[in-house]
This record gives sequence, structure tokens and C-alpha cells, in this order.
Amino acid sequence: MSDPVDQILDEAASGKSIIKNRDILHFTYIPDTIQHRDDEQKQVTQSLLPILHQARPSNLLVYGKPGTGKTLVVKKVISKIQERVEKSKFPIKLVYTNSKEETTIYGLLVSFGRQLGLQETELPTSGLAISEVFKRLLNMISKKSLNAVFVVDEIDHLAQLISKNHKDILYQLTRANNRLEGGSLTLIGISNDLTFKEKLDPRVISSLGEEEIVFPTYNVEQLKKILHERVQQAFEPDVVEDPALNLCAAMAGGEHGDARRAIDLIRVAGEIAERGKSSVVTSVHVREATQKIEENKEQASLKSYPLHEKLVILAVIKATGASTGEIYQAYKALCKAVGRDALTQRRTTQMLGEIELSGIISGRLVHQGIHGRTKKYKLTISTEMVKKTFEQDLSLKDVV
DNA sequence: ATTCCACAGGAAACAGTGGTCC
DNA sequence: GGACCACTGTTTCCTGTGGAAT
Repeated sequence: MSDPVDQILDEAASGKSIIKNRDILHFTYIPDTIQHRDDEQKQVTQSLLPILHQARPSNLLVYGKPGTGKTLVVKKVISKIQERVEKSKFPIKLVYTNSKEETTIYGLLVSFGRQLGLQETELPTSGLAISEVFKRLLNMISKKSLNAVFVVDEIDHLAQLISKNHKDILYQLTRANNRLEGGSLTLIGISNDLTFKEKLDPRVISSLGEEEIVFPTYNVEQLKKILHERVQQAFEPDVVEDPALNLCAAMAGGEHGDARRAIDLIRVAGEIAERGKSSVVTSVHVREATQKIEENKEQASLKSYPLHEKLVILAVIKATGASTGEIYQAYKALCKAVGRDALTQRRTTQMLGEIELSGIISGRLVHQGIHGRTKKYKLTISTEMVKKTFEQDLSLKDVV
């Protein structure tokens, strides 16, 4: 018997794989052309054209569901503009940040600052007032007469942060040009949520949405073409069966035309087929892939919860279909069992709400007349999955 | 028609941490 | 070293809710 590790390594080295280029099976892999997005590419380019003529373009808002290629298009246009203006020595600075990757407004501004070239000593990662951070950013732009273009991906998330902290940072960003002595600042917002503007200050809406571009979702036919192209480049010839490809497109098409999801599906299906030593990818593999992606998502999300949230989830299992009050009693008992102080009922309600948002549990508001109003929760995923995941947590081992 | 229950969930306050600035 | 700041997680306080019971 050969060594099991060697066996796998030998097989991989011999090039037996049905996948010949894995990189292509990632959404962010940018092909030369972004398919079915010609119109949008033209629109974005038109909007940013003034930069070429050394003028400040209008602030721009880009909308579209996840996986519609918004960010890819914006990044492509920007990098092309950058190529051209580099030659003309026009001092333009493009800065990209995803607000979801920053948990605070402070972090977001610091990320902008770093990309503008502000060092740790000039802009520390904490300790300053937000207004001070903002001032330092503007000083930098003024001093170097930069024409800065800030791209804020998932700007709806930023809008949410702002509504929590009551800071009008977006307003200040959109009106920064009035405060600048040299240089300029342009804001490009990218959003998944078409309705996020409703949460904003009307003054911000008017200056931020000077121009708007909407990315329509892909239809199943378009998804098929996108998949087909990637499959041709990524897999060996005739490996992916047509029904498998069609199923991927149909499934992703059913979920708001998400190309990211479609490409993910075919990648995971390919990996499953390969591990099963199959020479073709069939629709069975695609179905398995759907399930696997779903399970991975659930497990990752379960693992990421802090202890008290995990205890609340366990309490929902113990008191299944029960009201908040009963769940709270079960939770208190669990806390006692693991030797922790229980949090208040108010906090527990809040945690239940947060967990519900992630889709692991679902709640239903019930009016029971004189018995008051309550919310009844139940688990939406399998109990076994939760138990299996939580068993790995040492502090929970005894109560699972 | 009124009362009452068992909470939901918003708002504000607070404590603690980790930092800067002068 | 003290004033100040951002931020997170939590508690405290409070108002609102809709239908059964009275």
C-alpha cells in the first residue's frame, strides 16, 4: 500500500485533474471583457470622463444586486483611466474601500488615509476625534493638490453605520470640495440595496446621487453564457455536462441572477466530481454542491457566534417552538450549567433578533390575548448540525 | 368598552478598553 | 497624568401592542 498522502500528491502532480485552471473559477477573475455589461461599462466611463479633461466628475451612485459585476466594472474603468492619466502626469488618486470590511467609520476613514499615503504617525488607527481624522484627510488632498476619487463599495452598509452613530460623515464627504483649497474629491458609491437612500439625509442624496447607474440582474441565458465561457477555460474539454451547466445557471438565476453564485456552484461541483474520481461533472454533483455550500455557510456562521449567542441557540433547541420567556428560562439554566452569569432578558431578545437575521432561527409574533404578546422561535437548520458544531466548543461540550 | 398580560423593541446611559494629545 | 475620543457590549427605563377576559 502506498502512503495516502503520496497517493493524492502523485495524482495531482500527474495532472489527472479535470480542472485545468482553478483561478478562472473565481468570480473576481476578470476576463478581458465583462460579459453582458457593455452598456454599463460605457455609462460608468462616460460619468468618469471629466477626469481625463482634468475636471472633477459628478459624484456617482452604482446600484445592482450582488454578483451583477458592479464592482468589477467600476474597478476596470478606473484602472483604465488611471493608465491614461499616469501618462499625462495629472495627479489623480483612486482609493477603494469596502465598508463591510470596516466595522467603524473611523476605520473606513483611516483606510482612505492610508491609501492616500498618510502614515501611522500622521494618522493613528485610533484615539482621534472623527472630525480630526477627516481634517487630516482633506489637508493631505489640499497639500498635494490630489484629485481623489473615493470608491465606497457597499455604501448602504456605511449608511447604516452612520444612522447608528448620528455622524454626518457622508454629508461632509459629498461637500468636501467646498473646504478644499487645492485638489478635489469625488465619491463613487456602490450599493446592493436600491432603497438605502431612504435612510439618508436628503442633503446627502442630492449631492451623492448626481449621477446614478443601475446594473440589471443577469437572466438565465446570460448566466449560461458566462458559465460556458469560464467552463471552457477552466475545465478539460467535455468535462462539464450540459444539464449540469444549465442547472447551475437556473439555480443562480432563481436567486436574483447572481453570477458569483453560479460560478461558485460550478467550481464546488467540479471539486466534488474530482474527489469522487468522476471524469465528468453532472447535475448530481451540482445538487451536492448546493447542499455543501449551504452547510458550510451554516457551520461557519454557527462557529462565529460568541458564547452567549451559542447558549441562546441551544436554549431555542431545548425549548423548541417556545416563547421568548421560556427560551430565557432555558438559557438561564444553561448559563448555570456552564458556570456563567446570565445576561438580561432585554439583551437576550436582542440576541434572538440578531440570530434570526442570519437565518439560523425563525421567529413568529404571537398574540395570546390576555396572555400577552410574545415571539415564538424555532430552529431552521438541523439540530444535529448545531450539536455537531457546538460539540467542538470545549465550554459547551457538557450541555450539548 | 375597558382592562390586562407578556412581552417587543427603541432610546439612552453606562462601563470598560484602548488609544491620542498636550 | 489627565482630558478627551471612538467603540463595543450591556443594562435600565420606557412605551406600545392586540386580542382574550371581564
